[in-house]
Amino acid sequence: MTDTEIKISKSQRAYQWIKERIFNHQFTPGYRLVLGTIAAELDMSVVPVREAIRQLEAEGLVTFERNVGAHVAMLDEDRYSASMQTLSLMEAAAVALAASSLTEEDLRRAREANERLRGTLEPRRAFDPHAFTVLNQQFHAILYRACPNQRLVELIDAEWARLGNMRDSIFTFVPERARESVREHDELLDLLERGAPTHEIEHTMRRHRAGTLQALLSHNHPDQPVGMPEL
Amino acid sequence: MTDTEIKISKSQRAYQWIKERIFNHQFTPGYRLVLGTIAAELDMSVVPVREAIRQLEAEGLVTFERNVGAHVAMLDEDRYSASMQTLSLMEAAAVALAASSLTEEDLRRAREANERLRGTLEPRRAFDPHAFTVLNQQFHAILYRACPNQRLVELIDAEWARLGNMRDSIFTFVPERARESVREHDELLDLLERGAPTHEIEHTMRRHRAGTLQALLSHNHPDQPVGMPEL
DNA sequence: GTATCCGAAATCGTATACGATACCTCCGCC
DNA sequence: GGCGGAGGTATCGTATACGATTTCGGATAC
Repeated sequence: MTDTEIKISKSQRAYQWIKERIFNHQFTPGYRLVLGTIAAELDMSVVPVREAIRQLEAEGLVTFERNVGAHVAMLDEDRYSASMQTLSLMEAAAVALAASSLTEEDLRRAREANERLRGTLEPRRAFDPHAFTVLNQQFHAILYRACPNQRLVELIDAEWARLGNMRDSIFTFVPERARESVREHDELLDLLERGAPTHEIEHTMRRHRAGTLQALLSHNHPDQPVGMPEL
Repeated sequence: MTDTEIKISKSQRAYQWIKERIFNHQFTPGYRLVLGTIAAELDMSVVPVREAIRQLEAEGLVTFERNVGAHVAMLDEDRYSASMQTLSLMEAAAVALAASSLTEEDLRRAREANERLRGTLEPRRAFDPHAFTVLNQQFHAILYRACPNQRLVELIDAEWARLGNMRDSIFTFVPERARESVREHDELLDLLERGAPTHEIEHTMRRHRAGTLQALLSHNHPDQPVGMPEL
């Protein structure tokens, strides 16, 4: 028989189900999660759903207020840029640590991902910020996931998940910045290919992300000075 | 009436209660958390206790296995050093970012904390690794908590909590390293006081933590090369 | 027309109950 | 004496039930 399948608890199922909807943007930031409704939908009682929501709360994906209920988390501008800055710092370190373990294959896939990114910039089609964001995330993931420090990778993944869902990604890239971003990716790949020293790689990564952050902020608030520590 | 007190949910109470015991080392890594027992102890049913444990699981402080139960989390050597390295990288960045916002008062308190650390090294008393670890954490906390990026501070706090409890802190400091550590703290404080450039601060922090990590590892496994990216 | 209060409905919070699963002990077999 | 299987016990997983709290709509006063 096919009992290789591991039995999964209802609370786990609820957890995954909700998380999936959040990532899908079916449940957008601020959306109210009603325990009873979700329980009915999944054909279970509220108890496992509550557990699932507690987990999601601990991960920062939802907020939960006593006697009020759960909502998909939202980040205000400040928290957003703090999160972004944190992500950038971690990622820069991760890529630097990954540098020596990157294989030919990793680099090839990264180049390829960057070419797909460049593809979205074709002047003949309208710039699609969402597609760009997804591909951009893929490009970055190829590099930082090669980092031998798995804990660091976990934290980066978690943080990126938060960011991806807390805000409409539409604000993340203005077309001009996107173009520059792709060029910077090339530059980074060149460094990695020729085995540049780790500090140079980390420095380049930070500059790259600082640029993105800057563009994002100045697009919304043309003032506000948020930076990255100069390496 | 004194109804300024906010009513706290039972699951929150359970959460805090368990967490407290873990931090106290009353519940040491590997300790089994039996839902019914905890519920009885806290005079509540198992439902809120389960929720609390799910939250703690999401934070990485306990592990929870279907139909088996919950245990206080343990980290093996590899995960431990990965976590430590991650913490170090984040903290170095945080202190660098904090540099410009540190007040006189912060620095004074940091000096004071370091003097208390030095006190534990008095040759006439036996070295107490646990006391040293606690004071050391306080010293570091003063500096990184001043970082304006609150998200980064949160992550560092969480990571430090994990580390503090996943292993017996007795292995964290051998006396020789402790002595060197205190000296490096002084050096760091000097840099901060004279407003050294952020990259120098970050560099110094990384070296400091890399040294600690190195000492720890070579104390257990005299081989294994784990480093920090050179800045 | 707006503000305020009251009551009903929706929803949350947790206790209790009970089936399901894993673990442990003891017995019989080899 | 050691090993495997049966039954009992401890514990987990979740449904159901019900009191507590919030929210919302409507009625009343100004």
